[in-house]
Amino acid sequence: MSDPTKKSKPSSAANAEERAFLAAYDAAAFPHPSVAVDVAVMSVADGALHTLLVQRGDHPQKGRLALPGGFVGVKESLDAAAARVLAIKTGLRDLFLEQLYTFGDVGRDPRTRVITVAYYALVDRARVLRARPEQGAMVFARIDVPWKGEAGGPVRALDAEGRELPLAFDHADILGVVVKRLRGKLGYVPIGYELLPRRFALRQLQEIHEAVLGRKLNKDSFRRSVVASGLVAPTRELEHDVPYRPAELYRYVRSKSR
Amino acid sequence: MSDPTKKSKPSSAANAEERAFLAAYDAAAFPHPSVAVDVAVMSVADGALHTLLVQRGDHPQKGRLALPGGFVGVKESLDAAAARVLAIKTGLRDLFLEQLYTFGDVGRDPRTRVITVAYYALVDRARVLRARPEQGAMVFARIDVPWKGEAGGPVRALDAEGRELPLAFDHADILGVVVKRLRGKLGYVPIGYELLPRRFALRQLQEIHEAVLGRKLNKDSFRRSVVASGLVAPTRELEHDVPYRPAELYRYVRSKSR
DNA sequence: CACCTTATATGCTTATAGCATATATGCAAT
DNA sequence: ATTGCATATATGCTATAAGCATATAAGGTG
Repeated sequence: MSDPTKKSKPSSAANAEERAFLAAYDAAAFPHPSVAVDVAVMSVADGALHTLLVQRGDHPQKGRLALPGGFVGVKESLDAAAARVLAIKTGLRDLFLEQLYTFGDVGRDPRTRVITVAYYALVDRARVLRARPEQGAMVFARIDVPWKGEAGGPVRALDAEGRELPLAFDHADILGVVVKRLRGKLGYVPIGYELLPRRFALRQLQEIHEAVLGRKLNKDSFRRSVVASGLVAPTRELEHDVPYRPAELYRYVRSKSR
Repeated sequence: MSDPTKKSKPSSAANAEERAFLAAYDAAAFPHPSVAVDVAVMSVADGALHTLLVQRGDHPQKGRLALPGGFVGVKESLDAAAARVLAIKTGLRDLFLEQLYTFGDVGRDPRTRVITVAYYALVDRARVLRARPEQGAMVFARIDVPWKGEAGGPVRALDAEGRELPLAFDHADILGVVVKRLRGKLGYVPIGYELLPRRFALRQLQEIHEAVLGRKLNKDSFRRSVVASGLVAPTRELEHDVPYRPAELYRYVRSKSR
């Protein structure tokens, strides 16, 4: 019914160097599918979802931007591979990290058959800005969701000036599935907290929800339902450095004590 | 946060023949992970979820019951592999078939590293009973969900007499994730229709929902919300062969015309 | 034809979301 | 210090949907 991979296409626009690489590549040495993991590190800034991209240092698609990824070791679980790739390519550890979907179309990698298990991670903005990769360089990209209601199709990645960033492989499709998953989860699981620091104002939480869902929410209803859920607790601390009445800060409680 | 694979364990109870097979198995010939697909064919009968199991004809775990599965061809997409396995092992085609989750723990297959992409399919009872496999034999198993609220842990498979059926590998975990997914989806996607024939009474649809969710629903609220959703339409046909007032039959409409 | 069982319709009650309004409060300009 | 601003927080009204009970309809069975 839902086939998030159906729009993936083999990259056809390869330059001369890339074509030479592929011509010399010995695909026959890989008679079985290879397995990789890719991780979409999601955060929210300026009212929009952002992700973290790395520049590919090797062929294929050298120079293009891609989700941090890598091959799965033969004695390494998928979850462990995702955590390792995340740490190496972004320097981030101990994030909320969850499996998303597995992309396995035949032509998605021009070298040979590569099946990738996609993961997504959630981080708060301050932490992602302090992150430093152990290898390579990172780029922050704003996710631009085409307005087709519920999303699910490919999305665009934009740099700070609004220019579109070229994504490798089917990574735009992967980001589309991430957005769809986040929107679905937000309705019944409080993932919003993973995108905020430990203490936050309810307004910040609402902004997170609005950025993920792509629409405005009713302020009072949002406050009431969140507080009534018992999943947040007031801390008696107040915001500071705001030019208006500071709001009380809340924290996330896992054992809803009600 | 949610790790549906964490309870999987390598099968430790192997008989002498199985041990001999594994001792002779040349794991070194497979230096990379292999990729398989497994399909959970779900249906509802007698107020409970059922699945379809096949007896393993080969080692490892020869003789145990398993979800229909097989390896992914190097030029075959994951979706195509799942549909092929489904057709060969059960004779069923053109079902609702959707990717579920990918299980990749290191020890889940005693031979070598096998990563499996799990799918689930939905069929109505009459059709699954007419199905005949092209290879091997099938067994229907009732899914017994331990009462831990939302499920997600491993489940038990029972035969018609209520005896527990031994499942191979981590297939009990896979079925646990299937149940969890179905319960989650039922709230906002009308998958119930995939488990019924084309024309059905609202009571039948409610029984499907109750079997999947594992709890009774309010009859009036269910009827009102389903009819108001615009996703079903009355057909002016009535049930027949029932010893009481026959209900009107409904059909599923994809384009909600309201 | 009486009676059984389930379908279908209607009204009451309760919970919640959306919305509007009123008041509180920290900060900054005057 | 006072006033105004922007936002926080509280309260009440309304529309909507769910839970629940009751009443009536209708086919099958003896």
